[in-house]
Amino acid sequence: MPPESQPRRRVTIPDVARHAGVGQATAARVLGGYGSASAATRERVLAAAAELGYSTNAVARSMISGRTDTLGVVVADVENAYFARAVRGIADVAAKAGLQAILANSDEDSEKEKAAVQLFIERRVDGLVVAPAATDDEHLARAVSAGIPVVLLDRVLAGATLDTVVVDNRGAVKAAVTRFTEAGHTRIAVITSAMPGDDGIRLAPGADIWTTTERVAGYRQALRAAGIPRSAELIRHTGYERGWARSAVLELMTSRDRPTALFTTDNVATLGTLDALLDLDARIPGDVSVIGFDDAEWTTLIRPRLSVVSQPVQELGGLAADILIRRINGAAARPRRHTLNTTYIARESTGPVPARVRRLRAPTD
Amino acid sequence: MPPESQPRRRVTIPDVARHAGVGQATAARVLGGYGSASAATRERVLAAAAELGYSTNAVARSMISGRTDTLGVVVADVENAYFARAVRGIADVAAKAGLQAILANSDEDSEKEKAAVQLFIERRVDGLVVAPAATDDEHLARAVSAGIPVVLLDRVLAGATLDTVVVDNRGAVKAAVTRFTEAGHTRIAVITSAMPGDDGIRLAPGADIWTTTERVAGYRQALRAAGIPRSAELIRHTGYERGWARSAVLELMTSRDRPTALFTTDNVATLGTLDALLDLDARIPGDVSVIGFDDAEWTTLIRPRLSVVSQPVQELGGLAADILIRRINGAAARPRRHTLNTTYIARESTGPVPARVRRLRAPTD
DNA sequence: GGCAGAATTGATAACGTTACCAACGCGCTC
DNA sequence: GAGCGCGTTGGTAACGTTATCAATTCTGCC
Repeated sequence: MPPESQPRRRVTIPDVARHAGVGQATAARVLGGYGSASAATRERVLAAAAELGYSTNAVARSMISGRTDTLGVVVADVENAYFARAVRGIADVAAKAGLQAILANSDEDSEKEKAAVQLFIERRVDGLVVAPAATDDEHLARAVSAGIPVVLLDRVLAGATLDTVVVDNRGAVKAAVTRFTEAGHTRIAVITSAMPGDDGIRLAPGADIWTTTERVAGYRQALRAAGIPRSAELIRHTGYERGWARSAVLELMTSRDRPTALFTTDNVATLGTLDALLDLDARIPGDVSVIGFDDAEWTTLIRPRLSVVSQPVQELGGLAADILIRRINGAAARPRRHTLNTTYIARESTGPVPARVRRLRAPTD
Repeated sequence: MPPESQPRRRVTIPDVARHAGVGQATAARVLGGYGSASAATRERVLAAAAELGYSTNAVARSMISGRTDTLGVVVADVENAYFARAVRGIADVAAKAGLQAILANSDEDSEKEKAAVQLFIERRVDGLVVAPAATDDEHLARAVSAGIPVVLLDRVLAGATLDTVVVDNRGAVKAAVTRFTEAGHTRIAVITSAMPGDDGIRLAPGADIWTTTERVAGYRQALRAAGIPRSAELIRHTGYERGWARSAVLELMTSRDRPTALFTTDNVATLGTLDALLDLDARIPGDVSVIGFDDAEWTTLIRPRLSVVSQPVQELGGLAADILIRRINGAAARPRRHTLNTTYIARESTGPVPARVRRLRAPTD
């Protein structure tokens, strides 16, 4: 066949109607699956449609129905396993309801997020799932007032009255870090990709992620509960690159009075931290205990296996989509926060405080 | 504010025009950014639009322009790191051109794939990136003849004249497996999530993935080149679950005359294989050498670090999107296959044939 | 055999934008 | 001073579907 046929006009309902010898409205009813039609005409129309190769134009349908059967999804980065799983959860539930998901990556940049949301509004998506990087909800409020329901995923947005699907980050981290303190650790550090410190340090511009803030708060509560002075807090926020976390941990672990336990608050921080510990030839948990947030496919592949706080990521996404779809279908209940449970998975990366805190050295080469 | 305002009609161009005291066509030109308008009227219209909170209706625009500024993307599973990275590559390039990506997961099920493609056609996406699970291209041909360009990703589809972005799977695997044979290995197995064996075994129904077939072919070529008889081929196709690969390897490695080298053809197979080797307490590369296809974020975290064939995944996605966008903009060149280079990354999971092939036992507990 | 009521049918008006074209006013040239 | 050209403007016809409503045909029942 020739590479390209002539750019012939697309087959439309009037074409089918004419070919089938019925009125447009009748053909439309048959093809659109609404209203009524006799078996005979239905057959005629369907035959004509098949013969002509008719295919619905969903754009025109959306034009008048006002629905696009589409969800907008804004996450930081699909490449991050956490978001990939969440997106999968969203897409699955959406697909089951006949909706498809349009994806946008914000890279934790609130400007990108706002631009994406604006585009989604213009596209007239039926609903929006957002893991907000922005700290205000102006753009989301705009969506809502345009009749597009919004569900927040992974992160609470202060001041916004929106359905939100999260886990109890603070409690989960508090519980995990308490395992450190109960094992006698007092020098406990937290490695996080981003958070708005009291000190105002912000390596990732505009990074003010609720999730991280909560996790750090949980860490602080655990220390306080254990009577560890605030001055002994060890918090490193590093930014969204594995290499940055590695550098931070390298520096942290070679310092005097280094920590004997590390808690990492996310995928990226965990990877970078383990990079550093491997570089330092640190024994886990002999030299240092480690707990990570969010289980990953490789955590049982490393030795020792990594203890983690596990969250039901796909379920989080699925629930978000579920709530959203309910709203789209008119559910009017007051927006509320849905908190799913995390699980602590004890593996072998945690242990007691080492008898002697061995000095670690950065690799010389 | 009240949870929901009245469902007021949306602000349209006529509204803005009336409010600004100009004709509809004029307002439309200003808001649509086409045609000409004097600075004064432009300002008036923009002011009116801002005051009324006007926002373009992209659906109506698509209706007449025929473009939706949207790409359809069909992959097996975004949760798989490979596809997640590819999707990211696609979305980035698309975003730069003002397009957004709609995502669909096929789960390697050609029916799901076809349904998704059909939906995309109805949605009038401007283009389609597909990692085909199906073995025919009827549904894709339909898209093309509907004026929607299609680019294949990761997999060649026999008989289809479509742009295709892949790596040289056969060559890459042949080279990698040759490292095994050159090191003296003769019992070399390949673990793969799916492939259409001559034997007709198919654990994953309908799985006829080009990529896998090619990789297995590369394996065979390497064996043949090394003079290893065909009878000594050890091929295990397991299906798309990590646990299945684990079981297969458990069985394989505890059999008499077990292999001393393993090549895994994909993410999932690699994970399951390592699970099994860990369960068996196998020393790598002391008992068995391993090479995986596709580098993952954790391959340097395990000990020994895993040697892999690495492919430029994000670049593959980006190139696919790039080609697609060119086609959308009218490029008429003959469709062709674009082959990107892989790299072999030598790490420590490969070694010589063990002097004595130690018998491995399945864990008793 | 006739009539009410239901089922079927078709013409036509939306939906909100862009495309097209004619009309207007202004400055400039010959 | 008349005419030409160009930038600006507004009316109106698309785009392809669904919604509305009246007209028509069929069905069952007395």
